[in-house]
Amino acid sequence: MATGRTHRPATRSRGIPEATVARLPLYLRALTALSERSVPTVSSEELAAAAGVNSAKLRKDFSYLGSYGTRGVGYDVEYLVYQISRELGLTQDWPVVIVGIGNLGAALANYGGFASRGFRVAALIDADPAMKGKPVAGMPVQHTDDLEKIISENGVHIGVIATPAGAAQQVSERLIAAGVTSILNFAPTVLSVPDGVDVRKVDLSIELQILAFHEQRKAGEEAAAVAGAAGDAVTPPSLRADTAAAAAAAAASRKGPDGDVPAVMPA
Amino acid sequence: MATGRTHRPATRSRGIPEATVARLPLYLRALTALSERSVPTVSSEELAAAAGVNSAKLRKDFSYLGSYGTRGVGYDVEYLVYQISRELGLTQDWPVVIVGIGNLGAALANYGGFASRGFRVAALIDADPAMKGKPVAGMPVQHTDDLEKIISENGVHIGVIATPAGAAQQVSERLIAAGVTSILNFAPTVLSVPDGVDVRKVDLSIELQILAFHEQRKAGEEAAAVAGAAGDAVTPPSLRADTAAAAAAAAASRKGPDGDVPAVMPA
DNA sequence: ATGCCTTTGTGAACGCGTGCACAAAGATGG
DNA sequence: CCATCTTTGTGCACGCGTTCACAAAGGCAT
Repeated sequence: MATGRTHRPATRSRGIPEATVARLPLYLRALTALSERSVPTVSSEELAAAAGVNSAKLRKDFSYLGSYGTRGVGYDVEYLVYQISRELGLTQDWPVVIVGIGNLGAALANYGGFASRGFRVAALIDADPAMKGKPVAGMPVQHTDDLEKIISENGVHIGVIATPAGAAQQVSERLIAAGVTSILNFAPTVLSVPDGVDVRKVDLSIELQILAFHEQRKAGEEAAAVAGAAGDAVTPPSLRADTAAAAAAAAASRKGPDGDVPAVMPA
Repeated sequence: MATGRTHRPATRSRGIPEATVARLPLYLRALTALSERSVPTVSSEELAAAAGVNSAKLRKDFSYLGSYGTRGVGYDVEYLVYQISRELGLTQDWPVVIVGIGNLGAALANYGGFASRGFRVAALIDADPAMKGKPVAGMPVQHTDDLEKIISENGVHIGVIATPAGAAQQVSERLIAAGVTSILNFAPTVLSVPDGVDVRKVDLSIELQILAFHEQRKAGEEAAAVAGAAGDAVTPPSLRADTAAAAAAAAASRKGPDGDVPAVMPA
């Protein structure tokens, strides 16, 4: 059917919902594993289980890409691997630069998952002169001064920021000015970027805080359950009347000198 | 597990949508910054800008917590910091363990953002005997054999997995059996866990793949625009009839020996 | 007090994503 | 060639999250 897309979803966003795009790498991973085990075909049910999603959702996701399955049989693993790779743009080589070679930056540089997916670390960049030339992951760290040159010479469009929060915005501006249009940001800051630039954020601290919320909720429920049905069992988290003084004190005690600074700072 | 509802992705308890919970840390960060600058009050508009969200969304989010604002004035920064911290469960100390002290695990151990939020790294655990006792981030690495003891003695409920993909599932099972009920997973695998256990996933490779998708889309649009209105300007990336041979070849070339291995492996 | 101005809190509409349930499509066996 | 069985692809309904728009609430000047 090739072009078969009759209906245009108003938003020229080119079909494929964002939620689906976010799951494609998941499917790809599961499919790659099957491929390595030389499994020829897989049903939506099996693949969905491997990817940890609902099978109906998986089928709907694939339906946005086209009709690649065979009814009564399932999906051809190799073919699907190719189609998803293609859709994600992984059939081409993406040079990326990592800016901020601290603990995290170094870990990213050594991360095997990049190279195996068509991403090539083109350069490691750090602002610390002492880092210049130092080999990390078998590649010499280069100085921020050469950032623009490195970007343009390597045709880099994707940048990874692993600097402290304070430097992130400025780094992003230089990256963008030099031609980068997609940024993966590990610094705990909100980057403000012009239209047309995509930013994805990975924030380790935020993930933990979300877990803490649920953990607290669990603890609260358990306590309530253990305490038995004493009156209003729910005891809603809705705050009791805390004195302003207590609030201020708590806030003050939390106001550490470290602020939000780091993330595994580079230098 | 108290009232362990079978399948309930999120807000099982009263109020506070999951999406809102995910944004609270963002607000907290912005508020902390304001607090350090001794700003007494802030309007929803200002705070929203600092957090990178829509002001209406922010107000609605806060409305789930209660009415902490003053109409015509705004929100009291210190008070709000306290209330959000409280809601997220950050007023108490959360001991966490990090399992898998490779590049990434070490980076996490050194990450300052944890300690500043009430998270305390209680122990670093690795399966490599050679790592045992080796100091990382001023703390000796302990061996996996003692995992259960470490968890129970420290009352740990939150675990961070930074092992290779192959080890993640087993590690998670041991963590859970020992009492952990929340896991932050950096390994590129789908963990299957019992009800009542929360898992959050951070996958570096997936984030890059999503960026690549959008990057490719941009490139395609640009090319189409540059090429002028040649016939069907859209030339949808919707697949042309690729030969199965081509697909198979591409798939095969991708089938590297590294597979999904992972992440910044530990040993 | 009174009226004006600012900003919150929220009712309501809308759009997206999810999951159900089933018809269509193809394989398989007789 | 027909019947049956399996699995895809999708129409539909529902619920969550986002956004708009505005009334209510409080501060402040007069």
